[in-house]
Amino acid sequence: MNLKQLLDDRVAVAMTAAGVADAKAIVKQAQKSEFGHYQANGIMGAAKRQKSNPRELAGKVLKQLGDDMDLQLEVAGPGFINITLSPDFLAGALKKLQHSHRLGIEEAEEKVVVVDYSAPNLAKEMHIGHLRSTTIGDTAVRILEFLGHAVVRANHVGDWGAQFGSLLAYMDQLASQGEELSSELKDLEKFYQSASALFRSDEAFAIKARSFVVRLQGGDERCLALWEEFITESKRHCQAVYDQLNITLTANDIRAESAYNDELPVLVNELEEKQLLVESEGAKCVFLDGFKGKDDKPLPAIIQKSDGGYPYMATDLAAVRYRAGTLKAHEVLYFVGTQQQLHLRQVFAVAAAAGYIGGHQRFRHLPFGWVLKADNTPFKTRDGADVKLVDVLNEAVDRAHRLVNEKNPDLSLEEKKNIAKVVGIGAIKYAELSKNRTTDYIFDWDTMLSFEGNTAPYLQYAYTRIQSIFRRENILATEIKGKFHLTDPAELRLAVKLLQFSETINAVIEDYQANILCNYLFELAGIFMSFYEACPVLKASEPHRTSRLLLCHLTASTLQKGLDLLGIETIEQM
RNA sequence: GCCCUGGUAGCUCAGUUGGAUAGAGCAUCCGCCUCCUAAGCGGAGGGUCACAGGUUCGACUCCUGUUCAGGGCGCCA
Repeated sequence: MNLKQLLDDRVAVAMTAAGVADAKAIVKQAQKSEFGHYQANGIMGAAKRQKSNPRELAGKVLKQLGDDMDLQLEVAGPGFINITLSPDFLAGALKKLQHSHRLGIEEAEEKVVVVDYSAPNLAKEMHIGHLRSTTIGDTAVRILEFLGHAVVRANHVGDWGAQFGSLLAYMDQLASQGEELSSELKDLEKFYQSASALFRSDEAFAIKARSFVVRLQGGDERCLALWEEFITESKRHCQAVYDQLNITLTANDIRAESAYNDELPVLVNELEEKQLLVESEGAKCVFLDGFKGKDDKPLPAIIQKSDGGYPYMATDLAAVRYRAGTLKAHEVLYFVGTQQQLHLRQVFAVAAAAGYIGGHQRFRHLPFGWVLKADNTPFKTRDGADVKLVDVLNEAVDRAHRLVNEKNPDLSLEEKKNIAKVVGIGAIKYAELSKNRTTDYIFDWDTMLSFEGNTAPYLQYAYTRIQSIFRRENILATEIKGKFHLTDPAELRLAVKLLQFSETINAVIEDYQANILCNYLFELAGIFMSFYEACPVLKASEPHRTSRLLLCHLTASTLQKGLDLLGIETIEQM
């Protein structure tokens, strides 16, 4: 059930019947409640095209729509049609929703969708900047799976390249000094910083570090063993963060850069055979039209460097080849920062030229900006003094714990701990997901860890209020029998909003903008809060009591499902 | 120099193929707990939608120019 689509279709049919060619109804949710529930904006444009009076045309369309018991229609302003749904219609539609088990969201035709997200660099610990890709990508995954698609999570972690030279050399040095590596690696961030400091200050160490890169790439056993140990530990760090953050990624979803190592020479051969490769300044490059660098010179995609090494262009191409060819993806989504835009455009273009991407296969970059420090500079581990993701998560849980102590001191420690976890983590994820910005934003503890207003705790709180109603009289929400009976304006507003979950999900997946879902849930919760104040539930007389219980139950289900799609949990009380 | 983003209330941000009087949250101010959880509800103030033109019945939205900010532009990822 998609109200917007339903109305759009009906108005479009009426417009055609009224003599409009190529009728577009352009039905949208009404901007103000006085305009009804929906408004059709397409009449004015149509009138303009056929050079007629818009209000007259709107009148004709209205006549075609006929006397509908369900819809109250009126021509307004310069030629809008305002649509108000009747209480009976809303009650009937809610009844269907209640029994759909999918809250009105239909299953889509299954497609294979690869979602490339999170992708931390294993040389360092995850920091606050990884939150965007990780949370937004995971939401996309959850929604796509809910819609019935076959989703392949692709965690393209960085586990190869020059930066591992100093890490391995440092490990080697510590080991030869008899240090216990496993304890040294507990704080990856410190380890990375110590290694890079040494690299900068100690020339002998730097030489050794560079030699370790060569040895690693040459398959030297000692190096590989150290590398394995480091990578294993780093993956453990990542997984701990994912688990705490309630992210669905697991070890099985990692397909690291190094996984493509063996395919890189093959890739070069294939591009050579297709006569795409050109040697330029010793490097093997692909030049394509439409890519210009400084001074209007053609911009190469460097596939193999002059020293024989492979830049990330090669690995990313190999990944495209794998995803399109082996995984047979219909759609591949890259949740990667905006600074990679040109790079990814090049990757996709070269892959298309090489025939790796079929005509029906769609590769999309969903970009976002930096997370900045208060001084407007990006978080960079090299500089030290940045915010580790684990620290942010722990701080969030701590703050939430203090708050729940204050608000609900009688709960058991166990309950308080769980609430603190769910609320704290939820707040962080929501703070990230509720933004649409492709531009940068400045990280601020208090904004990100706010528990008031448009935040996850607000939504979770609305949910607990509903559960509290059921708990008070031991009502089993799933067993409530009866009909929706809508009279109060607050009930009607809530009904309409509940029915708009499906069209919201449709809007979200167009560009995978989680903030649209956040916004919907915030409005739903807000409307529920008003309803809660205005309409007593347990003390109401029948048939209102049953109807309100049903509304509460449907609201709780929608909030819970919506939050679940955002990767945010609910609790029974807080 | 060229290309891509973006500039909306004091702050953080919405604004759905161009629609009606530009909306939230935070902060500020004023009300509301003998009543299902006040992490809440109701209300108030707060705007030259960066600037200037243009397109049209109508522009925060589309076009052009200016300006400011961020990112990118051959062997880091």
